[in-house]
Amino acid sequence: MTDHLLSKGARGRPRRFDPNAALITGRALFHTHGYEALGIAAITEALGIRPASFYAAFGSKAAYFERIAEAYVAEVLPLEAFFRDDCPIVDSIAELLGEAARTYTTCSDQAGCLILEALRADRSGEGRRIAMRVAQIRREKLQAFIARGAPAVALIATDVVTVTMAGMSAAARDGVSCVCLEQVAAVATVGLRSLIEGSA
Amino acid sequence: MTDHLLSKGARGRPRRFDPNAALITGRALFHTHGYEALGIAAITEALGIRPASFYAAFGSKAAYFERIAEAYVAEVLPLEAFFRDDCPIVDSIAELLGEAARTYTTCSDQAGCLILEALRADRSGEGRRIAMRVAQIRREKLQAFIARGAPAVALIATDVVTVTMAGMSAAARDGVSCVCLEQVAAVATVGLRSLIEGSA
DNA sequence: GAATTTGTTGATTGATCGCTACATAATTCA
DNA sequence: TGAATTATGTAGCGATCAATCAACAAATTC
Repeated sequence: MTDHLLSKGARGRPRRFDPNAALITGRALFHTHGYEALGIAAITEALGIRPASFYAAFGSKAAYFERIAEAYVAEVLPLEAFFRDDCPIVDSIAELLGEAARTYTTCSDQAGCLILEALRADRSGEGRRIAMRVAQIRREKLQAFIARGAPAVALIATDVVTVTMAGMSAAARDGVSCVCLEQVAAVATVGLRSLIEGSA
Repeated sequence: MTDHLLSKGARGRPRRFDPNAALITGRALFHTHGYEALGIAAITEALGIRPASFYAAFGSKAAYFERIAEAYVAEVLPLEAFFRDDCPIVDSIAELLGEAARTYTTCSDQAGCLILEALRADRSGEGRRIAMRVAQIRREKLQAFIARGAPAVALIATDVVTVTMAGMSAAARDGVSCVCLEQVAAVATVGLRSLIEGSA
């Protein structure tokens, strides 16, 4: 919020574009094309600016993506919204998986999870490093939530949720419909309920 | 088998390398680095040949990968080996998922499924087109097998298996251990058993 | 008004991408 | 032995990649 268009009191020549809007645009672009496939040329053309302006504002393609990825994970499927203490852990997971099915299929040209797909798309570059870190933080948070309700099986349950969401993200990318993914989520929930209730 | 090293009766200058061995090497390279990230320079260096020799033998990077991908899908986790008529469908699936957990983690620098990871790594190029076709054929075969034992829920069960395997491949890439994936497979099987036996 | 600060423009940089033209080497067939 | 065939080595194609440089423009501060 510190840098916005036409901020008063800022020295030097003002920007001709809004960096925050550029992050929104970039998120859609990365989601559609992936980290590697999306080039600086495509970004700057979409933003209506020249590469030098992009680098002056964001530093690098990796830093640009990092800011987008962190905003994304804070907004999309926030774990805090699903795991509430007055709700059985398995019901929270069921809602999370169901909502993931819907979220991953809302826009056909931006299917799946931005982070999970970036994680797969880039095998050793900077894009994977960033997605890996963001995904790892989220995974630990998920495990902590599950451990509050089912400590004995928290690790394996976390793995099941992680695997299921990664698989659903991939399936969404491949064109699987929302209803199909919701059914998949329901079946996975049956297994998880058996696992969690069997450990109680 | 028509072209092998030092084949008799072949006209022209003989090859200085074995194309079949080059397919084995290429499979490992693609599996480790992914379709996009693996360049012709790295391939030819690993094979000890020059680019011109590579293109004379295989035509293109895409054609090279296509031959490797088709050999891979015929050899790794062949569906015919799991789905036998004297065995309940859900047990076949359980064995398939369990074996996938082990296969995907046998070699840490070649984790996951070659096809599924290539499918994710390349969003619009030739690599994805090839992986998509191979994966689609396999998916239809899987659905046909499942339909023989559980026709009412064949589609959704196929989606569950597909999603689970894609998720396990991704998790294996991210370093999840074999035992963890085996547990995930077991939990998924519980849900599938409920789905399939509930439809009988 | 001059100095300072910052953003923009336009042209490039060096590296790497998949791929190929060309001449030469090595083999078989007539 | 010579023609035909096929593979090889060298060298480089045009395109694209992320990133940058120098010069200019527009704002604030002194």
